[in-house]
Amino acid sequence: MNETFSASKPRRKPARRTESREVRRQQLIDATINSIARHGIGGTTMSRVTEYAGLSLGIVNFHFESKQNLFEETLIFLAREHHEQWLKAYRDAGLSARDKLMAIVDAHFHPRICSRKKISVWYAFYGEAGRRKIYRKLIEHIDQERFDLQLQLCQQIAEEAAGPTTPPRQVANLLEALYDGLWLELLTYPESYTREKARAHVGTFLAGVYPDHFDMPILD
Amino acid sequence: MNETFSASKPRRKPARRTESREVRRQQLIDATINSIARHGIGGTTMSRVTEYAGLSLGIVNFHFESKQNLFEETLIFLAREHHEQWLKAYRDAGLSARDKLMAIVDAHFHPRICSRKKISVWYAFYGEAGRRKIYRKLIEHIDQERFDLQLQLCQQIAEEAAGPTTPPRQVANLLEALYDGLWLELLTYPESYTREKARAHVGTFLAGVYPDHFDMPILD
Amino acid sequence: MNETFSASKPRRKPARRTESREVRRQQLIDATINSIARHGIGGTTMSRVTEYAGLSLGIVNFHFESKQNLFEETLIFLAREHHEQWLKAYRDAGLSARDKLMAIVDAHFHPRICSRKKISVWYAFYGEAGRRKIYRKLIEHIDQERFDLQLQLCQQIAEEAAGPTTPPRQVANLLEALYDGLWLELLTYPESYTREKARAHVGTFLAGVYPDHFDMPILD
Amino acid sequence: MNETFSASKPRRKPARRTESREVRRQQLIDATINSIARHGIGGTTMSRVTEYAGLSLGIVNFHFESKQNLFEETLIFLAREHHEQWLKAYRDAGLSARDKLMAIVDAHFHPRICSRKKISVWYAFYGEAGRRKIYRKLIEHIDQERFDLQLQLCQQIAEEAAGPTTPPRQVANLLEALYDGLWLELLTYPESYTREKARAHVGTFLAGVYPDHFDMPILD
DNA sequence: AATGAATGAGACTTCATTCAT
DNA sequence: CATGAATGAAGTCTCATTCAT
Repeated sequence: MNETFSASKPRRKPARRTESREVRRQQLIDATINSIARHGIGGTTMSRVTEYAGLSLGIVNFHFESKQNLFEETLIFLAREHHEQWLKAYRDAGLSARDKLMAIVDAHFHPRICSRKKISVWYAFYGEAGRRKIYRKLIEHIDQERFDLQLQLCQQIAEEAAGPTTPPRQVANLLEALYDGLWLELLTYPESYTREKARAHVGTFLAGVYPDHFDMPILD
Repeated sequence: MNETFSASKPRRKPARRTESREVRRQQLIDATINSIARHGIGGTTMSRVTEYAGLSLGIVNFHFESKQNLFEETLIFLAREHHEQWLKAYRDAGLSARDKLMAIVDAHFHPRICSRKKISVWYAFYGEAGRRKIYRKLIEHIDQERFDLQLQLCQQIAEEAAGPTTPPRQVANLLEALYDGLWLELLTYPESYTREKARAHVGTFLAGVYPDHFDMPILD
Repeated sequence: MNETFSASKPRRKPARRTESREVRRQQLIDATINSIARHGIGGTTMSRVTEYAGLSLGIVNFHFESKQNLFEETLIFLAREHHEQWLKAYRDAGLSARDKLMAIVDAHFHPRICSRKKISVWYAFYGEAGRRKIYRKLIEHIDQERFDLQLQLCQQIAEEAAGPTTPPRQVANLLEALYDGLWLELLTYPESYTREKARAHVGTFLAGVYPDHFDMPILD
Repeated sequence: MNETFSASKPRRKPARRTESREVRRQQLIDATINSIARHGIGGTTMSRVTEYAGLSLGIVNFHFESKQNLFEETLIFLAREHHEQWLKAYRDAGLSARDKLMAIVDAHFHPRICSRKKISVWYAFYGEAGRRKIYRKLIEHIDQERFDLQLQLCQQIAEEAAGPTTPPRQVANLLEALYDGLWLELLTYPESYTREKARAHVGTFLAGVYPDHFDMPILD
C-alpha cells in the first residue's frame, strides 16, 4: 500500500526545492491515491496527502487550487492510466479479434492497473453519491471508447463462430459488469481472491459464450 | 421551536412526541438511507439526517449512541432486508433448483431491494476504505449464506444438465460478481440502464451457462 | 466511595412510587455527593445523578428545579451535617475549654464528616471559581460561628496557661487553615495519609501552642 | 474576518501572524490561567481561552492537540514557575537553615506565585475529582522535592535548638498543610485576608515551634 | 408524582483554505 | 516556489431542561 512513501519519514534531502510542475503534481496524485486507498475519501485530508508526499501543507492549493480539483485530477490520472494500458495491449496484440479482446481483458487485470490500492480508489469515487455525476463526466468517454471497441470485437467473434451465440451487445455489457463485479470481489475478499482467479473467471465466462474461441480455464 | 410562526420551512406534521423505540430508529435509518443516497457518506451529517427525519439534532445520539453506530445499523438493516427478500423468494418458489435460483435472482432485482437509492447506499459503504473491514464483518455471514445456497442450486442444475457445464462454483462466483457489477451499472447509468435490463442480463448469462434450463431473454 | 449505591444496578423493588418529598430529596443529594466525589463537578450530569439514585432523569428538576439548585442544596447539606457534628460534640464534651476544643477538632476528623468522598465534594465546590461567591454566601455564617467559638475557647485556654502564648486569634486562624490544609492532604495522598494522622497533626500543633493543655501525640 | 467594519468588537492589535511556537503556547497558557481563575474549569471553553488570547478558535488544537493537554501544560507551567521561585529563593538565601527555610516560605507567598488568580487555578485543578490522579502525576515530584528540602532544614534547625522540639517530619507536614490551608483562606476571603497576613501566620507557627530561631510576628 | 423521549444550545475538534514569511 | 501558522466554518456529541404520557 505504501510503497511510494514507505521510507519517507526522515527526509534528509528534501528534494530540489524547485521541481518541475508535473513532477510535483504527480507526487501529490500518488499521495492522494495512497491516502484514499488507506483511509478512504473521508479520511483523506490535505494534511495527510502532503505528509504522504513529503511536502508541506500549503502546496496542494498551489498546484491544484482545491481539494476537489486534486480528487478530479486523481481520477483522471487513473482513468488515463487504465486507458493507456488497454489501448497499448489492444494494439500490441495479435491480429485476431479473439486475441485483441483477450488483451483488453488482461490489461484489466494487469498488476499496474488492478492493484488493491487502485481498485480501492476507484470504488471510493464510485461511492461518492454527491459527486457521482461530476466524476462520471470526467471519464465516460473513455469507458464508452472501451465498450465500443469490445462490442466490435464481440461482433467479429460472433460472426466467426460456428453456431448461434449470445448477442454481442449483451456479451459486451456482461463483460463490463463482470469487470466491475470482479474488482469489487477483489476489494472485498483480499485474502482469498486474487487477480489471477478474477482473470480466470472472465475466461470462464468467455469460454461459455464463445466455446470455439476460448478454452475453459483450469481452476481450483 | 418556532415553526408555528415560520412559513418558510414546510415541515411534515411533527410526529408524536413519544414514539416507540423501534419506530424512531427506523425513521432515522430511513433518513440515513435517503441522505447517503443523495449526498454520500461524506455529505451525510447528523444535522441532515435529522432534518430528513423531521426530528431534532440530538435525537440520533439518544437512539444510536454515535454516527458510526447509526451507519452500521443502517447497513445491517439493508442486509437484513435483502436477506429476507431472497430467503422468502427462495422458499416460495417452485420446487425445482432452476426455479429457486431464478427466484433468488429476481429477489436481487426486486424494486424493494434494487432501487437506485439503496444501491447508492451499498456502494457508499463499499467505497469506505477506512471502515471496510468493520462493515464487512457485519454482513459477511449473510453473503456467505446466499453464496452457499446458490452454489448448491447450481450443483443440482449441473447434475440435471445433458452435456458438460461450467463448474458450479465458478457459476456461483460469476453470479455474485454479476450482481455487484450490474448494480454498479444501474448506479452509473440511471438514465439508460434499468432493473429489467439488468435482470435480463443475468438471464442471458444463465441461458449461456445452462441452456437446458434457461431461455435466452429477448432484448433490445 | 460507592457505599451508598454499590448494589444498585439491578433494582428489583423500585421504591414506593410515592416517597415523601424529603426522602427523595435526600436520595438525590446523596447521589450528587457520590457523583461529584467520583467524577467531579464537570462529570456530574443529571443523568448520572439520577442513575446513582436509581430514579428517572426527569425527577431532579421536579424536586430541585435546576442543577444549580441541586448543587447548592448539596453544599448546604454538607455544611449542616458538619455543623451538627461539631455542635453536638461541643455540647457533649467535658466542661473545660480544652475538652471542648478537642471535641471540635475530633468532629472535624470524624469518619462521618471526614470521608474521602465528602472532602472530595468540598474541594470540588472550592474549585468552582465561577460560583465561589454564591457558594460562599450559603455557608459563611456556619464557618463564622465555628471560628468564633474556637476563638473563644482559645482565649479561655490562653488565660489558663502558665506563660505567654501565641495570640488566640492567630491560633484560631491557624487552626482553620490547618483543617483545610490537612483535608487537602487527605485528598491528595489517599494511600499514605489517614484521618488519624491528620488528627494527630492538629494535636501536634496544639501541643506546641498550648503545652500545658495538650500532650504531644506519639507518631510514626 | 470583518473586524475592520465592525466597531462593536474592540480587539487588541492582532499579533504578528506567525509567532514563535513558544510565544504562542505561553500566550495560550496565560489566557487559560485567566479564564480558569475567572470562570473555573467548567466555564473555561476553548472559545473563551482564545478570545482572551486574542487568537482564533482553532489555534489551541494546533498548539496543544486537545483541551485536556492545554490544561495539563497549564498546570505544569504553574508548578514549574513555583518550583523556580522557591529554588532560587533557597539558593540566594543566607547560609543558615533558618534563613533558607524562611526563603522558601517567602517564595510561597511571593506576589508572582501567590496571586489570587493563580491560587484560583491551583484549587480548580485540586477540585477536579475525575482527573485528580492525572494532575497529581504531573507535579508530585516537584512537591516531593520541596517537602524533602524543608524536612532537611527542619532537622538542622531542630538540632540547633536548645530544648526539645516538635519532630521535624511533623513540622514539615504541618508546614505543607498550612501552605495549602492559607492559600485556600486567601481564596475564600479575598477582601479581608492578605498575602502578608498569611505569610505572618506561617511565621507565627514557626515561632511557636522554633522560638529560638523565629520571632513571633506582630499582627492585628 | 414520575418517567424518559425529545429538544437545541453549546462544547470540542477537524480541516480546507489563506497568506505572511 | 515553498512553508506552515493561522483562521473560522462546520461537524459530532453532550446534556440541562421540558413536557406528553
